[in-house]
Amino acid sequence: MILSTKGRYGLKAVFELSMNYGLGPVSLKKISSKYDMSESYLEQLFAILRKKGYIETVRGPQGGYLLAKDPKEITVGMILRALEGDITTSECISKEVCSREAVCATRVIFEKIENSINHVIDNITLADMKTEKYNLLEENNEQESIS
Amino acid sequence: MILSTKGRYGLKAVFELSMNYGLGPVSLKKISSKYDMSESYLEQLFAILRKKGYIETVRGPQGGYLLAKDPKEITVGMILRALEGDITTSECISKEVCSREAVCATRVIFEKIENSINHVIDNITLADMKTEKYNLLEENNEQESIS
DNA sequence: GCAATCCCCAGTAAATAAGTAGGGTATAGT
DNA sequence: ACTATACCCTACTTATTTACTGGGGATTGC
Repeated sequence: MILSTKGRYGLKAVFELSMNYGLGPVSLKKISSKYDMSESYLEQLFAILRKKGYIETVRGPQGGYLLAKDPKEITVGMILRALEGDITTSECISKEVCSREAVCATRVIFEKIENSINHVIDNITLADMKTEKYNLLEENNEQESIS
Repeated sequence: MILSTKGRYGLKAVFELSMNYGLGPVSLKKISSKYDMSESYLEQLFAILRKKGYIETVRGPQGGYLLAKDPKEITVGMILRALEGDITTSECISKEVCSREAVCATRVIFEKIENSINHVIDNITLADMKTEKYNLLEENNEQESIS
């Protein structure tokens, strides 16, 4: 599995904040119960995202978390990288110096895989996900309240 | 990291076999020492690939491993999937039934990531890697013996 | 002032990754 | 036939990562 629960939970939770953008904070409890995640675990993920500047918090009753920027300005890649670290295939690319760098054919493959993933996640914003969601709803003739 | 050593070692080793396609078997010792991998560990990876029909063996002295098919007929995807299992992002797609399937916007993202990876690895054969390698060699004005 | 909420750090159980170890079987060359 | 070379197979092990759990502390709206 490419993504751990960090990335998967994190993206779902942030998307939830995105759906509530402009409508005030959403509490941890709401999100974690809606998606059946551990509250404390999700809290730790949000702490990471807060430090990176993607979300903000309001403490006290009726407090919670909210997106720090417009959903148009936050990409899926930003969230996934914050939580999972850089998407890499091989240390050969990111850290290690390959002993036969110039002739390493597998390195080329790994780079292609990485590039294709990065291309996908860097070109989808939270706003795009919202649009996509409504398209899905329409396709399935379903209804759901937004808040 | 997307790939474990299984996929990374395995692909490099199989590529080595591919470079020796038609020239007789290559021993485990040669490959593992060339790429600085554990011999016994690589042996286990080769056992998997043999059972899947991608490589064959010759026992006894001067024995070793060889590709079971033409490099044109083996894709990177075949090797990586044999060793790493299916490339998935989320259980939501592969196993679990998502409780809100129709409206799961993150699922769409995960599918896009998976599709882009699969597209890359299913469209590169070992023969392509070989070509790529010579291109790299040319670019760098380097020389290297093939066997 | 108190309950809801975020904040932060520490520990932990389970799974996975990445090997190690060691005995067995086949076979080419002598 | 012997022997060295090589693959074959199963089991064990160690380190790391994952996915939490727990608990005390700080804020703040009512």
